[in-house]
Amino acid sequence: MIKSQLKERVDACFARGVREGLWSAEAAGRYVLEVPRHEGQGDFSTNLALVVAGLEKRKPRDIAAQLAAMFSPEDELVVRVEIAGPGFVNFFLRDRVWSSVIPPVCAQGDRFGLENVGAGMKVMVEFVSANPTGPLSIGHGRNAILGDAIARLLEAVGYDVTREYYFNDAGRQMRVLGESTRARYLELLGLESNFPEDGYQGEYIYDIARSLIEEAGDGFRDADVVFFKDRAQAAIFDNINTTLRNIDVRFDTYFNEHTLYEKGLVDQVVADLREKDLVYEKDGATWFRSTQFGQDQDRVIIKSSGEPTYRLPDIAYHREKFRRGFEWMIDIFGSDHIATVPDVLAGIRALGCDDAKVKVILHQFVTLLKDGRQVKMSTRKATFITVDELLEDVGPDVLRFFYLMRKSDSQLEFDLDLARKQSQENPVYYVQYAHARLCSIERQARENGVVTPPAEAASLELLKEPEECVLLKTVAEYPSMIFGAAVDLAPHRVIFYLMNLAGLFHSYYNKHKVITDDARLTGARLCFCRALKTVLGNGLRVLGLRAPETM
RNA sequence: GCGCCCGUAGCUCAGCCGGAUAGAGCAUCGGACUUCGAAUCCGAGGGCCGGGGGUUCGAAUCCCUCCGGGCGCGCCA
Repeated sequence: MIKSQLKERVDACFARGVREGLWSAEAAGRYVLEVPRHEGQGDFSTNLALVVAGLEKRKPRDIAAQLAAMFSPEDELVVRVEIAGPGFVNFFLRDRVWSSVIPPVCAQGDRFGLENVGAGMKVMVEFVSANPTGPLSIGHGRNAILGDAIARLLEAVGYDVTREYYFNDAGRQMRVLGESTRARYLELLGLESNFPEDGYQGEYIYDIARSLIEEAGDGFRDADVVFFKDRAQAAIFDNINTTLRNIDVRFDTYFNEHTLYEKGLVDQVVADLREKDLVYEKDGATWFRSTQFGQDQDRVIIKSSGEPTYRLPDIAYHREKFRRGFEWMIDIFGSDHIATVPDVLAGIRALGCDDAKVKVILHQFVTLLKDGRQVKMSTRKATFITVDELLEDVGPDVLRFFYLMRKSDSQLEFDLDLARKQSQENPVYYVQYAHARLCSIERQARENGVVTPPAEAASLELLKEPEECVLLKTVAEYPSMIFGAAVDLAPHRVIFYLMNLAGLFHSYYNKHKVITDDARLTGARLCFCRALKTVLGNGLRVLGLRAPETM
């Protein structure tokens, strides 16, 4: 807000310099205005002179001086301009400008920080997309929370978001599920059973089998594998959806791979590729000439058995997303799917779609640290930890916060020992406590009959403690932080912002009193606190975290 | 062997399009509750940003190379 005002001024000065022949227009859009890292370097700093000098082979400090001269000492925003280091131009702003963020924050409330850069653009976030073969593991949990947070952020900046869960309830995987369930069912009845070699060994299969026995005793002993598959799938999907609801993750649409076959979309892809001479037959299989699209080898899309490989429906599915009118498609995958991504993108491109509109987020794995040691997990042996277990252990906010603390392409170590702690060292409570504390101050004021004045009527110019200025600057950065986190699909930045804001507030709180005998100062600080509470609350909620009034 | 990701404080990690003196949390040590909530605060120590080259006014950030770790490299999904 304040930054953009100053940026406009700098841009205007740059344009003026171009008109007056001080420099060429070449540097337009290439310099930046940013908050310097160190104190004494001003509130904002621009590298304009360095960029211009680099392009024109001139002395940076000369250019910096020309720029600095364009700001008058009576400027209402800038109190002082300095040239520093190799040629940075540092701007020092008048103290009172910072508190000008308070009225808009208070006026906008929940809506503060919402932008409309998306302008209603249709974007799909496809995530989780786990086939119903078992409960969600902690790896799926990361996928779910990440996708959900990204969807929330994109909505916050004006995109029209559809959350979709893509799944496949046919195929080999599901057949094995049916066989596993059938075997457990017969086993529990004391009948002859042969558990498949690569069957699902999890305890949940027994649970499903037990419920079938409760329902009909041995009445299903002659039922076929498809029956068991259907029943297992229904039970598991039910479980998955319950888990997702418990962690506050919702979907707009579920897309069954089967639909692609019903509508003939898979055959269509093959036909279209064939027409472009991008497929050929070899060894009884049908191959896609993916080498023509930068791949190291051609790929089979239809096996010699006549069954398609996974990448064919994947390509058809993504093409269908284009047809459904999505202009931006975000896929959240675990890093084990890395090999499929180039295939699908190549296929999309081969069909004439712009694969730049598909953005794949590959998140790394999650490891669990318990009692200071890594917990070994194996999907095959079903010794994995489920989202349900983790949720029961630490609760929804801790779960979400920890999942979002790391950027997606870092491996995530989930420190259970830290997550379980209900105090001090747990960063979730640190942030939530700041919010609760602000609520508490409001309550305290109310109980003492102190009214918070409207922000426009408060003496905001009294907010000139250094801690107040830093906090106000941070508040002012909130909208651009949200915007950046959204378009870069990086929710972890919001977490870091919140920890920083909470920390600044806690320090301030311990040093200064809000409610004092000075009525004007109290009024100003109560408005200040309302703004802080608003931003903290909005930041928590945009990630799907709760902002408690008491703890 | 090839592809992608990671390597920053004892541990877990930030650091956006290259910027001026390297950041946070946890852990460790030492302090602060008759005061709006101590789930808090203040202070201290701790770093050849994996190694080596290169690009340039300037590199944790970009390029090359090597080392170490993760994930992939199927007519499995």
